[in-house]
Amino acid sequence: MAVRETDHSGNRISGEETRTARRRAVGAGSPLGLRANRIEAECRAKGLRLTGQRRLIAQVLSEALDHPDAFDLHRRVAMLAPHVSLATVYRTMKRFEREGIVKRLEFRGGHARYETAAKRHHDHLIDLETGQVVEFRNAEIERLQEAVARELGYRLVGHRLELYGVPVPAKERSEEDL
Amino acid sequence: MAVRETDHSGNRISGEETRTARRRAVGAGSPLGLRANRIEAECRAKGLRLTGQRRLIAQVLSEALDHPDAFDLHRRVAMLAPHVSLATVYRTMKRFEREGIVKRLEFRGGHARYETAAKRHHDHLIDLETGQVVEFRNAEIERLQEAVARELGYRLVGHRLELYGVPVPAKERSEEDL
DNA sequence: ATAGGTGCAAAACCTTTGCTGCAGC
DNA sequence: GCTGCAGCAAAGGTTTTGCACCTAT
Repeated sequence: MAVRETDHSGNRISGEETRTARRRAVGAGSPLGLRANRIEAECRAKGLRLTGQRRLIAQVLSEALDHPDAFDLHRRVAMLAPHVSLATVYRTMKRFEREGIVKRLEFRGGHARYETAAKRHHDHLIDLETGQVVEFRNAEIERLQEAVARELGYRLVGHRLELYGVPVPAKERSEEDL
Repeated sequence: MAVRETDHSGNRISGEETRTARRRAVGAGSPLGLRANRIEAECRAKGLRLTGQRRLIAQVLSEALDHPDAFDLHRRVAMLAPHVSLATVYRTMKRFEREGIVKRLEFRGGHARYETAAKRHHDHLIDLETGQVVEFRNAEIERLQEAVARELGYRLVGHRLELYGVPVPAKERSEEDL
């Protein structure tokens, strides 16, 4: 899954391919045989019917290294089973989201993208040059969000935090005169 | 403008009407005579033509206590000048956004909403029960965002932070056993 | 058997755009 | 008068939905 947990500070969780253009391919290591995955287990646990389409969509999303949108998912699924419709992808994502199996993301640009909900909570930094999305965690920010909501008289039930940045070339990183 | 800067901690900036349903009306204190406003001044400063439509849209947005979407703006403007088209509202918002005169917001639910850019930077807390949007500032969160981006090798050029909360009844606020 | 899922195509929804005429500067 | 802006309607892209058929349980 290429989940790099490398940063010494514990902020960086993962990187991924770009998403700017619609040019990704299905992960090469995905034979037609359906492997069990966490999403299938969750379907069973929540009483969702385990249809062939759902199995495929679950597998494709489980194996995704990026944050695909419905169109991406459909394209990848269609490589395994061409008859699956885009409507089914949308319906499945909606259902999965309602069951807490996937998370719907809405970065700038309008259309929704999805990720499995099983991972630990994290937020996203979007590389504006490549479209790459980097996941990160920051406990202090989380704490402050709770505090802000409480001060305003609310109980925090959700949040959305996205950072948009441009990469700093390595040579500039030491000079702090930016 | 009902910008309440009340909270002792400095977090709360303003409150507004609900937006869940499309049932707002134009601010009652807006006679047909066009008052000068900051947006008009900015138009002049940036060489934008000051058409009647832009004047109206600028006025309506200046006087808005909430964060209206294009449809809202159009409805409010149409009460003053029924011939103004929705396309003009969209084009004007796009142009104003490009000039840094307005900010485009995209909360959950898809469609864009707008606010004047002249205010100091702030983020938003959305009341999930009423749809009310509360603006707040938190310098510490801002600092941490910068730090996270830097650690990941990026220069932060923008961010989006939205908190979603449900109001805590006053009587419960003292009990911290939530 | 039956409730629920799927495919297809059409609609809904928000937003943009082509074109023609008009108005601000 | 030129250029940019407006109105209208049509197209754009994403997501949802009506309906008939199918299938997992």
